[in-house]
Amino acid sequence: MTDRPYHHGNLRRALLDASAQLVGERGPAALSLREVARRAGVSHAAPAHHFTDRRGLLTALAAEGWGLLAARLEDTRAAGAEFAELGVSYVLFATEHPAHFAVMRTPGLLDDADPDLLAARDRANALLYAGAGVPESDRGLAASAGGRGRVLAAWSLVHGLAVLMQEGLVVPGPGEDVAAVARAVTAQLRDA
Amino acid sequence: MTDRPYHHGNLRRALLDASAQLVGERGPAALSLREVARRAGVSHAAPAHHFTDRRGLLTALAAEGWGLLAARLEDTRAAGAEFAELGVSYVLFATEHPAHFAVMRTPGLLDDADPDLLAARDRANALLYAGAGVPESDRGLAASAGGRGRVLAAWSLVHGLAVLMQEGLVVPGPGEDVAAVARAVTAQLRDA
DNA sequence: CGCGCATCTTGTCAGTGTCAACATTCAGAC
DNA sequence: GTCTGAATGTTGACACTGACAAGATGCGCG
Repeated sequence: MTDRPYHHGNLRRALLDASAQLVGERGPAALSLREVARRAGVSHAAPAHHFTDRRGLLTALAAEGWGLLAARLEDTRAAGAEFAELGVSYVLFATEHPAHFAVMRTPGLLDDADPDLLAARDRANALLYAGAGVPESDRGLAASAGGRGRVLAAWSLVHGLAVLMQEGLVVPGPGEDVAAVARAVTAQLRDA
Repeated sequence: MTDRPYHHGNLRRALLDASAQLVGERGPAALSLREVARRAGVSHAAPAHHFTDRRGLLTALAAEGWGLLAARLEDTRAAGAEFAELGVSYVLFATEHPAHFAVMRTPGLLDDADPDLLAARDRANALLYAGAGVPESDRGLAASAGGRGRVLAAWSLVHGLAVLMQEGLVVPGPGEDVAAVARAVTAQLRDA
């Protein structure tokens, strides 16, 4: 019997932090509820009361990631930066929060219908579209028409670069940093 | 006792096929050696003799995917298509072989030092660079210099689009097919 | 023929996710 | 102040998984 109180106080936060750390070490697929519980110093079934599932825990982590990304994009937009800098922020977010970013793009492990996840994702997406100056009415599905082609290309570009960097298929050269690579790549877009 | 012969004859292939199917249904993370063995009609430990590990099986599947992609790129190049069509082929490959493509980009589950995987990956990458007309001497790491910025942008673009489509974040609009979306997006690149 | 080796099976072990039943603490109604 | 229900955390159990060891089977080559 330890002298630890029966109630943790902020277990949900502690579990999310431990999860992010564990994902950073071994990847989203290797996240284990029991290991997370162990690191938070609680019993193996405690996480279920906050996240029901392994899937629920990963979904909460992904939602948190989308929220962090949205906040980042809001900051650069508030700083008066132009559209291309949003892409740079996107790539920077991915390299600064690799665990969250990794979980955000493992749809097979997530509950795609979770309201919190959807809300956070929509918030970040809306910022990207708004930053590109695409009116709400023009955000339909047809990629070839209107402003969506441009936004889709830009999003694909920065998403692809972020993914390639996280997967280690692309690394900054000597004397280069992530932002420089991101700027060099976004400069290749037609409108820039 | 069934009348099935003790030796399967082509178990390795059968295991790869069953794996691709299973990955297509439940994603790479949920691939189970025992389930694969069950579908191939062999005992639960049989896969270990061909792939040693779960990691080994996924690595073999990824290598096969890179080989398929390289073959696809070679075909479109042999057809005399220009560079942008390589990107379209990249996206088409991803949508036509979703299971292989999914495994190819889950580095946490793969053995990144596997010679077969590296060879297949290099072969596909070489085709992309050659298609862009970048000389071998100019394929260094510095993204901002020389031809690599263009290739990196193009690769990021099509990779990002393929990923976004596979993850369901982007779908072709009504009356659109994947190739049309891919062409609309690649057209946004500066050189096209 | 027989012998070595690749192939496949069976049995076992620790670790995991999930569920059910129970213990402890909190917060509000009276 | 006390009672009571809900939230939070624990313990125990079950089926499933990956991995390993030991043995069975059959192929190929001397």
